[in-house]
Amino acid sequence: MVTIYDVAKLAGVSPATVSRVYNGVAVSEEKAAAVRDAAATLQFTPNRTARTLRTQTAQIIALVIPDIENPYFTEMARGVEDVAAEAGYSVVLCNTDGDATKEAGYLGIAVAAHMAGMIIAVAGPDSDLTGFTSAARPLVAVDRAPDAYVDAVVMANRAAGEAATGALLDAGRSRVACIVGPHDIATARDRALGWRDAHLARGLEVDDELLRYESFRVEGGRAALDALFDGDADDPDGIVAGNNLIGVGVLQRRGERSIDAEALGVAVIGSLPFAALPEASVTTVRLPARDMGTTAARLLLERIDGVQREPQTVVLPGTLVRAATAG
Amino acid sequence: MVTIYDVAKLAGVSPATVSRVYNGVAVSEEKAAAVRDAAATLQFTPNRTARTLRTQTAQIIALVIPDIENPYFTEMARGVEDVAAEAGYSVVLCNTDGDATKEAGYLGIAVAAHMAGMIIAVAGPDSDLTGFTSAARPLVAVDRAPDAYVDAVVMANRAAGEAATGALLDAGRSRVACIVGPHDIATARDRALGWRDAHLARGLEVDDELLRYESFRVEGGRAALDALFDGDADDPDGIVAGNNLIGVGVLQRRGERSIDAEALGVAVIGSLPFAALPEASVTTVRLPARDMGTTAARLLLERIDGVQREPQTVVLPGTLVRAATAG
DNA sequence: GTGAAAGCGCTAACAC
DNA sequence: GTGTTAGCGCTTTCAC
Repeated sequence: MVTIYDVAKLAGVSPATVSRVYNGVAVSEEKAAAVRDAAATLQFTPNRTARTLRTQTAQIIALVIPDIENPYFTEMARGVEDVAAEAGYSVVLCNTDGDATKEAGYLGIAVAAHMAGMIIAVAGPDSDLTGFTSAARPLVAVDRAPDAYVDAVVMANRAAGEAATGALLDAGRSRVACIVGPHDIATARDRALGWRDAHLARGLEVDDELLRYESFRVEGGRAALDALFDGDADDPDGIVAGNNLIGVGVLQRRGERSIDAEALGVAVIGSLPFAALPEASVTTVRLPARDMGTTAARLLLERIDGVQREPQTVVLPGTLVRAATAG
Repeated sequence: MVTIYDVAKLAGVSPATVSRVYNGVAVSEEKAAAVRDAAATLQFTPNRTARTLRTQTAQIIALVIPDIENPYFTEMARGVEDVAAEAGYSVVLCNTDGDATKEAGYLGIAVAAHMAGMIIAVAGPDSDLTGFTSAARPLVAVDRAPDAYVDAVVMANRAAGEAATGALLDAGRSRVACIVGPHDIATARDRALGWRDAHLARGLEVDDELLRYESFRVEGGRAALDALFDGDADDPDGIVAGNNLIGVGVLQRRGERSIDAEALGVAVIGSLPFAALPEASVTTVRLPARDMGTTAARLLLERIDGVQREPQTVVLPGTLVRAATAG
């Protein structure tokens, strides 16, 4: 392995000067050129491990998400990656499966590995971020704002719920159900509140039978649709799907039960990039997942650079895209 | 930060003994207990950076893939992660966008960071893995076997192409087209060969007009379908989609053009987890992406443990799942 | 079985 | 602006 000592010897300077060249510290142009030449001929690559040990901080950002198989989170990951790479940081993706214990394990690793900071979509209400923040490491929450006093980038969940519901109601639907994620996840509750808002704003009654707290997964959408149609109450004529995966499940099950799009309108909160359906065949409230990632990464990089300011929460609006046909 | 020196002092032993306890080297039970007690009261966590600098190897596996937003690769990533975590390794996900330059950058980082090994789905024919392998780091290729003399885990692509095509032909289709990825990617060519095989095995003529090399993305499927139907030749009555994303594009466009499933059967090589379609409404050849990940991870861990043997290529078969209705 | 001591490659005082 | 030097926390000979 070639080290700064080898480069220093060949360039006729001290190791410290080599280090300075690589850290943007003032060095005479003459010596800097000699160092660059020597480094090139020796094919020198700085050893990041040694640098990390010495400076107590690695050029790495941990990205902790609850479900790596959900396109919503991978789209966000792309946003984080792009901004981080530009600033010379690597991104380490950690998948928690929504399990607070796994999550705690990753937080520990991130601290132990001296990672520069973390962007996290918390697993749930049991998440404990104090281990990381108490080590004074910068952290930005995404998608779900934890109670902790930290920077956060979230979606306008309540407004998204209201927009999705409103689109169905305004299209003449009168019994619009709502299927969201677990009750202990705030994004689920907020989207449900939006569903309620849309009814109240139009002077309509709210039937709580039509509100279902499930999982934010395909299976959740499938199960809830069955429960709605197999129960004693009247069938709904519209469904608001609380996220992309629930939307997939609802659409699958609607097809399997041979329910017509006329008979049951669906509006999804989130995008369906792999739905295999004609464009604009389903009403969606697009959530800017990639923007969430880039925004979070920029906030984090500011903190890493030592910017001092009050923690802030950035709220990103969704965009209603109405189905071209009966949704 | 608490170090092995602090633990040693409290336990009344030398730092070397503390190190031995953490590395499974023989230590008297008495002293080992003292060390564990001291470590517990001080909340000691070994510093991995220092360990890496000293041993020249980190407990990290690099997972390099061309498209983090493709569910096929994220499913594989889950498999890798699960096996790696069990063995005490962290996984770092690197997204290349199919860009050999980006890929080269990640290979460099992996070497510089002393990562223990790498699992890679190569970006393309320009990929150069020698930088990594010449540093004597273990590497396992997945999905796409590079020319290099390395371990690899791939799908039975030709057989998958034949199975998908055969399902359509046996259902009475007579003009079955095939849309695969770029011609310079071997998986694309192999799947196309399978399409050819299926025809020849049935004594049918092969019309090369029906074979399209596109990108392995949604857009590729959309564009190719349009080209097939807008060209001068007769319309196809069946399409083999060369991967999951092409399948999504084909199904989208089929719907948008209001082409009936009766008029155009589709068989997809790969799974469609988020297709929002009724179960078994499309014929698919399921590819065991997760298994590919776990198998690759196990091979890699063997190499990391120093197992010596000839490089091997594991071929994983797909599973034909016929559509219940006219596919 | 155990301890002393050197050193992995780098950075940051400090002295010049 | 530049060189000397100590040391980040750990592992690993080498002696005992």
